[in-house]
Amino acid sequence: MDTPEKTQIAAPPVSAHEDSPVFNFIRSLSPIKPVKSAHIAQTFTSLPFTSLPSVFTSPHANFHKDPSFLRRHQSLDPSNPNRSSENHNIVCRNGDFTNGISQKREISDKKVSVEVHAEPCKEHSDFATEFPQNLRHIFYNPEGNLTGCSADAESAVETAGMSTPIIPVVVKSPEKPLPEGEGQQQNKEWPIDASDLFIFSSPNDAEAFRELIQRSPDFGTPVPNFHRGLRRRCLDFEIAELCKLSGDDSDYSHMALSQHDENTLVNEGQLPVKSEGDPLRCTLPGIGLHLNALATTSNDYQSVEHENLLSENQLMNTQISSSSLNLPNAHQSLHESLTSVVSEDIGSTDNGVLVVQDGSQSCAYPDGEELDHNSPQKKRRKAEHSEDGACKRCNCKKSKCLKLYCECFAAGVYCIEPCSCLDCLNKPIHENTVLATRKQIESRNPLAFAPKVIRASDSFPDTGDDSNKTPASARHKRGCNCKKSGCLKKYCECYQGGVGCSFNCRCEGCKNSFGRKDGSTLISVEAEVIEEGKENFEKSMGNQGSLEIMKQRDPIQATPSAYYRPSNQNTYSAKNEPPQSTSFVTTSSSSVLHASQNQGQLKHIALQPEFEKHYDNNNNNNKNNVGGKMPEVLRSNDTPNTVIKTTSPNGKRVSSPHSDFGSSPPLRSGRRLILKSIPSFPSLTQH
DNA sequence: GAGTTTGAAACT
DNA sequence: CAGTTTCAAACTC
Ligand SMILES: [Zn+2]
Ligand SMILES: [Zn+2]
Ligand SMILES: [Zn+2]
Ligand SMILES: [Zn+2]
Ligand SMILES: [Zn+2]
Ligand SMILES: [Zn+2]
Repeated sequence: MDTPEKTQIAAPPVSAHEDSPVFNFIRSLSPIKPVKSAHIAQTFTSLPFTSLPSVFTSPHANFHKDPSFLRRHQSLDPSNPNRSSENHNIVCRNGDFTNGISQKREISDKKVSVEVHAEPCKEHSDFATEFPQNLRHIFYNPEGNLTGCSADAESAVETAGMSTPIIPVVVKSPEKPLPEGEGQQQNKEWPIDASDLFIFSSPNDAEAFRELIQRSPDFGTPVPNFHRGLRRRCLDFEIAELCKLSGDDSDYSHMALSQHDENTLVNEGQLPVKSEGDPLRCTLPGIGLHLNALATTSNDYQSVEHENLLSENQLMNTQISSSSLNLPNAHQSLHESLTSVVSEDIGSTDNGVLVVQDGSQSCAYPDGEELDHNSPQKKRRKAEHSEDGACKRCNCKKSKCLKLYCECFAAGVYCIEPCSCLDCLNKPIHENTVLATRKQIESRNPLAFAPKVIRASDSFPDTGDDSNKTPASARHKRGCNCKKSGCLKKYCECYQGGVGCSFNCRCEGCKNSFGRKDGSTLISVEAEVIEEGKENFEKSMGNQGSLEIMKQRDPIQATPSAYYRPSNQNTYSAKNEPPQSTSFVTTSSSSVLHASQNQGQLKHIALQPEFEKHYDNNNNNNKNNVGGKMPEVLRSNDTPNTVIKTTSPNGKRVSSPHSDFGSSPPLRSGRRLILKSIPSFPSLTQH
């Protein structure tokens, strides 16, 4: 029990994946993806990245698989300026950043990649500019988070993750079935489970990919502004973690960064998300884990293939994590912190990764094991904020942090210093054990590591389908079973997650302030309820949210697409705001159609409807941020294709007969969350 | 900080 | 799949 063994892990996957329909599916998709990916990469990513130093190399590796890609990238490079500028412009629009535009151009010209970023990063504007699209996404994320648009962050993440991951995936799959599948090495790494990725991905991924693909190009969301503000101690941690993750994923590189650079960027983006925590303390810890692992792995395995796969996975994780992090309140501060952090990170670009790690170390991983990989460097401040130092996370005494009882493990992150666990095996050193255990658990319950809360996007008016209209259509993936808490305390996962109870819940005497399972929560009512709930949350939550957030990363494994979820508002950083949906929300949008059709089912996640509310509540600024962030992200992505996709044939149910999980224990047989896919965000946009 | 309550996760 | 046990967080004091 305690120690899961590799054997288990080994069993699953790879071969199966190849054979699996999913694979086929993916393959079929691949052609398409490549194209888009190519565009993305070339257009956005590749350009900037190309310029990237050696660091970026890894990313290239992914692309390398297809020589053509590389070529394109390179060729594009020259064009970069132009395109980049275009992209930038777009971005700017979204972001409204004037600065970004001008700078962007510079960047494009220079093609400076990470390095540039690093320096410029200091300044938000630079940052934004630097990362045109790819970066954008990344930055974006942060901003989104910051903004309070956790969603944005998520979306950003998604986009980033999607685009990158997708591409690589696609490419790989066709070319290479899954050599790594076995991934002995992969196994080592948490994220690594490339096999998992494929597996899960396939079904879900399809959707995700599609979305990503579509989005990626569209992405324009921008919101550089947000970045500026970001910065926080916590962020540092997050960033570090993120960086690691991202770094691992070479795939993301397409985004623009190569390993290191990417990492940095990614981190940045992610961080923001995490930043939520800034108040937070250590929400990040979670991030570190998987992410760290990934990073580590990546380092270890630079072999392109593995890396790619891994990276994808990792990326996913990272993204997820970041998204999961949600920042509730700290939008502004986060922004600032993030920004600064990011910039800093970037600055150290070379070290970027390292830096990141450092950050994580500070808070997250004292062990430094992970950190070790890269570096040494600056630790930055991480602590700064930790304010209390609170980064505490789990307190496990008997589970060795290898069971879902452990929040860290459940969140997909390694335990770090702040954890008070005993005999903890959830550390980078025991990566193999961790991964093996994780696989086992996943084998039992594919959704075990998926985000607990899925946001349906009712926000989309278009969709309309939502049966639930609940304001926040988000709901717990499995529903709660509360008997005594009335779903009014954190004991209730629905409540804790800031979502109302749904028909999936078996609660008794449900009084969930976010919405009762009846659906009674009418909109108006909801608002009130929510408010109340939030208040309570705030009081109760104070700080939590860290791990939960982390959990989001799960999606990565399970579903790439899902990952994106923005975390949303949920987490509240400190007590400031009520988290709507706390931690675990995942939002996915929807693009599941294809996937679903094919097989994919996925979970979907929706966007958060409540963003606006949150924003409002949280920040006055929201409007600006929100508009910019959310909308852009969502919009860009969603609007165009997403919506349609989302719609999916039936409506969206994701669950398919086989569905991914065949038997998903967690899901109730009957009800599964089908997550309807919702279109990606329709509208929040600022526009 | 210790002790209680709670409901998920794990186990049978 | 249900019932029971285990577990660690949430809560209370
Ligand atoms: Zn633990
Ligand atoms: Zn822990
Ligand atoms: Zn631990
Ligand atoms: Zn409940
Ligand atoms: Zn519930
Ligand atoms: Zn309930």
